[in-house]
Amino acid sequence: MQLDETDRRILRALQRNSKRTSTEIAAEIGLSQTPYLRRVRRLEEGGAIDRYVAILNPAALGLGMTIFTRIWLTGQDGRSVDAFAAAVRKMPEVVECHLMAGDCDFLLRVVVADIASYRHFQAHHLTRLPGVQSVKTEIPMQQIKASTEIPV
Amino acid sequence: MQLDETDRRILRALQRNSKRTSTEIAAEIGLSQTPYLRRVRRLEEGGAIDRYVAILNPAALGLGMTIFTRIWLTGQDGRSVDAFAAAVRKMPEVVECHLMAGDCDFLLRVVVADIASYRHFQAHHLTRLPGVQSVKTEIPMQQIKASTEIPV
DNA sequence: AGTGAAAATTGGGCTGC
DNA sequence: GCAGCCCAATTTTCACT
Repeated sequence: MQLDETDRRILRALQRNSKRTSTEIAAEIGLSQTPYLRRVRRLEEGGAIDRYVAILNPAALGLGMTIFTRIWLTGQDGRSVDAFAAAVRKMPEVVECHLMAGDCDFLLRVVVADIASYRHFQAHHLTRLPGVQSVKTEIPMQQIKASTEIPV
Repeated sequence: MQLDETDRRILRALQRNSKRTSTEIAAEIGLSQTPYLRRVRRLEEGGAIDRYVAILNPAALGLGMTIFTRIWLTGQDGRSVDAFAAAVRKMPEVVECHLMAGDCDFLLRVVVADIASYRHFQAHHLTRLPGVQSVKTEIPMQQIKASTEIPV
């Protein structure tokens, strides 16, 4: 998909705030509504824009704690990895999961209310998944940055 | 902020898709538009809903690579940490940054086009920040899950 | 032919009952 | 919860490059 600087300006604006009116964003980037909306449509249909969502405030909802969890499986074959991936995708507490190169483990970002709920989640859900050999947790002291914007 | 199950249903729906009409979401959770919109307003003003954004598709935009970078500073005093935090917040490639407990380093999630751009970013931007002692990168082989939804 | 502006129609969000 | 108003979004048509 080919993008010019105007397309990127649109994407940057919508990444920051998708609730502004099209008139307003169009004016800001020096376009009128029609060509602006044509471009937005094209970006949506071309897959550049995946979806529109509400971003919640975890702290305000009592979900102030993020934990990074590293998991090693007993086997690294495709079936074990796929089974683990499928299980993790169903867990709402697991917000992110990456299969890492090198050590060949998983890195998870887990969102919970507090340490106690994390302990329960790890003991009763995470370690009970098929093929989990060992689990190591890393705890952030402070969230420095948490953006949903990518550098387009 | 006190939430009942209806509020949580609203939050879950808006986290998944914020572009559906209020009539549609209201009907799904068994409410009519007016009380639904009253609740949404309350959730916005109470800070439970932080913002509405477009989520882009990194792969479709040629930003298919996520890198985790771990950074140690020469000093862990407040001034060093704050200076580093401020610098990192200005870098669009750094999507997430956490000050970690224990080893007392930073964990960054960096979004780039490919390894070459990451090498450039690390050599010319990251390692030139004040107080950076050492940098270690971890590379995901596969994105298993990447959600913007928290478990309300 | 492709892009931008203007106008008209539709339909959702909001405010009175 | 319902009805009407208002405004934004969309679509069509027109003008320009």
